[in-house]
Amino acid sequence: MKTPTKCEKCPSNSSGIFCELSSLEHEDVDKHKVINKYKKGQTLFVQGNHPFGIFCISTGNIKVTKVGADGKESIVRLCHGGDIIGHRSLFTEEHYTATATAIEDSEVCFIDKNFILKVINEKPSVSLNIINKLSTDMGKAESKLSSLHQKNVRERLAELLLVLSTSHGKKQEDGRTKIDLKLTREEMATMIGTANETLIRFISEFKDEKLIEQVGKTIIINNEEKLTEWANLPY
Amino acid sequence: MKTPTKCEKCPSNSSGIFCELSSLEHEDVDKHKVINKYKKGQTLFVQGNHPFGIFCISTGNIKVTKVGADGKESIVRLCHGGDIIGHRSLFTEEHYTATATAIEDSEVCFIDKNFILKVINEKPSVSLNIINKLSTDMGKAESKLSSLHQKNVRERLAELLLVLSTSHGKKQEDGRTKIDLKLTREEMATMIGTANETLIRFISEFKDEKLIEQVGKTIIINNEEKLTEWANLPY
DNA sequence: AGAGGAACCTGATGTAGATCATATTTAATA
DNA sequence: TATTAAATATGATCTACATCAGGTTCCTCT
Repeated sequence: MKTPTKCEKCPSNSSGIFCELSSLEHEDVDKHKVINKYKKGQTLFVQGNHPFGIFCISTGNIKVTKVGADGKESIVRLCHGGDIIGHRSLFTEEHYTATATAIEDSEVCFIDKNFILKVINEKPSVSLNIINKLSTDMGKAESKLSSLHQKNVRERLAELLLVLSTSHGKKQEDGRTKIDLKLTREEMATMIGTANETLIRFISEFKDEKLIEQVGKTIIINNEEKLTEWANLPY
Repeated sequence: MKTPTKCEKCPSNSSGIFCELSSLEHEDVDKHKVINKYKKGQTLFVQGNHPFGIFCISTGNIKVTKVGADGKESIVRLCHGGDIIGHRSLFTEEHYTATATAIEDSEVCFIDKNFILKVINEKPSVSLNIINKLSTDMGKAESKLSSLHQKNVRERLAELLLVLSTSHGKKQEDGRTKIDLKLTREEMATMIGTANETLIRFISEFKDEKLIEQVGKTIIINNEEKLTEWANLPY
């Protein structure tokens, strides 16, 4: 569908918002972007601060979190190679409404606000790609919303494991899928709106039932079919 | 900020995605759109069906719902004049992932897929407006997600009332704000992920505490400050 | 390597809110 | 306007999950 132009400085990424530009146009983008490295735990931006551009993830994984009045933190989104973050606040709010933190060492391109607005005005393919990303994220968010209302923790956990399996899964030689993402149980818990103890209990259940396996923090999916059943997905 | 061009056929709406086009361009849009009327309860589109264009709401209120495996329905978004719906699935999915239903008699413009894609390619202001709408909706969705995790029902209800007060509130002569939107308690409950009995209980509490008042389905905000306190908003 | 602190795990207990039941009010329809 | 159905309201009960508490294992840092 798309004709990916290799992005010189983001080698891993052929699914970014600029992927349909010509090499000449790409060079222009390259001139206006900066590559930053973030170590695990470092923040790209913080809730409440002023946005001044967008971030395009090259490598690594970023969590987008919101903290409430009581200081409790929830992960509302996970981003990785090819994803953009910080665009939402750029186009609407005065301040960031969430915090973005690297959950592992990551490389992230930063693009200045003025330049990205210029590109959007000149290159429809870029706007369309941004609209696409936003639409996809929006779909995921609404899906989570209804799950929180309609499903119990066990079902939501099964669903989360399947989602992570799709987004961060790596097929192993033995045919099973390894979720290539090191989240703490606490972090996973906030993704499905539960307490870490509860999450751990259900992970243990799934282990006992041989649906999944754990090697350190890493989770391996043993039985995707059964997990799909338990996730109780709409038709 | 914007220079609203009056949309002939959507008189109520100066905040739509086409509001920055010239009158000539507007005429072109008008030629390619159809106005449809929907009675309360009628659906614009149904989860699972194929999208073939986008809907721009002229008047009325539309609820966007998702039904789960057990048939339980959750409202994930409310739309009214100036909002667009059905765009998300248009740009990403093969099928609609939600159902849109009129919660009161509404007038909605329909714009063909090919034409809207053409406009996006030619008019950056339109893409930017779509990006804006998506970003705003996305922000709301993520905010709801963290609320569901971090707040109890009473807090979420206070928050919902404040949100509805902003989006659908009408200042009365007596200075109080009337929420101009006829939702059933059941519908309101699904918006904050609770059971209708529970929601009704907390509405009663707020009534007892004179924070709100009810005239039929309509809710009137008596004490916005106290409600804001109870909502326990992040800083 | 060894100390200290997270993160992980499991059991016991408490509770917010779901569910069930039923009465009452409101709204739709004939 | 009568009839019926749907929405609202409130009480009683039950349960899924949060919270608390304790132990163990895994990291990280010096």
